[in-house]
Amino acid sequence: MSEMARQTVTESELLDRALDLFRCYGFEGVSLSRLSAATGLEKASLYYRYPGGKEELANAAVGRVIEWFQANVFDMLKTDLPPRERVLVVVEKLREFYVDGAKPCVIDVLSLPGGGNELAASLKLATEAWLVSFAGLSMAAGLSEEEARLRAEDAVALIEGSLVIARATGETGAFRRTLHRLPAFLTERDQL
Amino acid sequence: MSEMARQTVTESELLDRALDLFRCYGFEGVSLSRLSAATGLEKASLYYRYPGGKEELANAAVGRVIEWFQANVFDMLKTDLPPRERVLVVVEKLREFYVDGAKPCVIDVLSLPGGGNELAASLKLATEAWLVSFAGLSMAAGLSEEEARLRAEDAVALIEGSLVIARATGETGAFRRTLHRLPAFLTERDQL
DNA sequence: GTCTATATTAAGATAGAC
DNA sequence: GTCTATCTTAATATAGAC
Repeated sequence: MSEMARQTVTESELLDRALDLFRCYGFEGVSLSRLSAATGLEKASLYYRYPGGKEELANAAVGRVIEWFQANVFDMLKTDLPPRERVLVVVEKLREFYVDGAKPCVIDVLSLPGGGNELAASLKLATEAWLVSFAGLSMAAGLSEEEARLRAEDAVALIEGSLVIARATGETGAFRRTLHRLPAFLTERDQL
Repeated sequence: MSEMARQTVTESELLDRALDLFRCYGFEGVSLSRLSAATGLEKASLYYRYPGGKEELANAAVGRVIEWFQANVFDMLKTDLPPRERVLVVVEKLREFYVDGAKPCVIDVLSLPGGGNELAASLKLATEAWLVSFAGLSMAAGLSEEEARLRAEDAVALIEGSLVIARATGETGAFRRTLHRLPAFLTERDQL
């Protein structure tokens, strides 16, 4: 272990800070200089860890956030708790992730062109997994497969859209209301 | 009139092409070289018309699209047609503007940081005008002021969010379904 | 009013010392 | 593994001819 040089920032700290930049400024809006400033590592050191540069860093950061969603949202919605209980837990996780509407959605901001094919493919997969996950919960709550899919699309759209409204206007009310309704919206009939 | 030099591209053509770049690639994703290629004007000529450079061009392009929304959406929703008829017209205008879900929303893409204060302020005003406009229509259809405001927020969020889903996944079904439901959604009770 | 040519700055990226 | 220093390219922006 004596050869193990102490890293100035851990891998997870580095990716957390990179993700925060990418989700707020977009792929094109983040430069290696800003990444260097945010992580405390010089550009050359970032290239040492991520030879593919900004694109590889963004892919790694997005990979981490997808893992987080897998554990805290997708898998959580498949536990054996009652459906409504599962959603209540997920709502709190989402509230935390989006900081009550103050932070943008990674899918939204990073799905603009510029991030490369791998990034686009990851976000596409993650979005579809999110829809499938919400739909699965709705089916567990008793909705038909068709109803569940539509409900899932509406729920994800309401979250994404209310975050857009929050970024454009500074008002997070719509987002917070969307989260508050999410349990009923995904589990009860006659919603939309 | 003999001194009036024929412009290679008209002002409106130029701004239309600029807007198409900005809404698809974001402010940071559009360079003057791309604007030059898309408009057929050299960079120096773009600076002649817009001394403020990319930022002034984006502001002008967004100003035009806001005028379009004012005429085709906000004002249209205040005509003396029956409320449902008004929405049907607006739905077709929105379908056209978003090319059936294939083109992103200007508010979404250009509200990322980088576009400057004036752009951010324009988008904020436009978003609030959109919400007020939808809410006014819902009130004309008989909903209470409070109900109408919530319905408007949900409608705009569903549009924005379904466009995000479309960009991330390539599937425009959610967006087209949102437009299809919009008349009932804005005018009838018991929707959400 | 548009062009060519160029200045200036910042970006992405690498070499090599420690 | 991180640094300083540097390369290369592309971006914003301007000068001056036509």
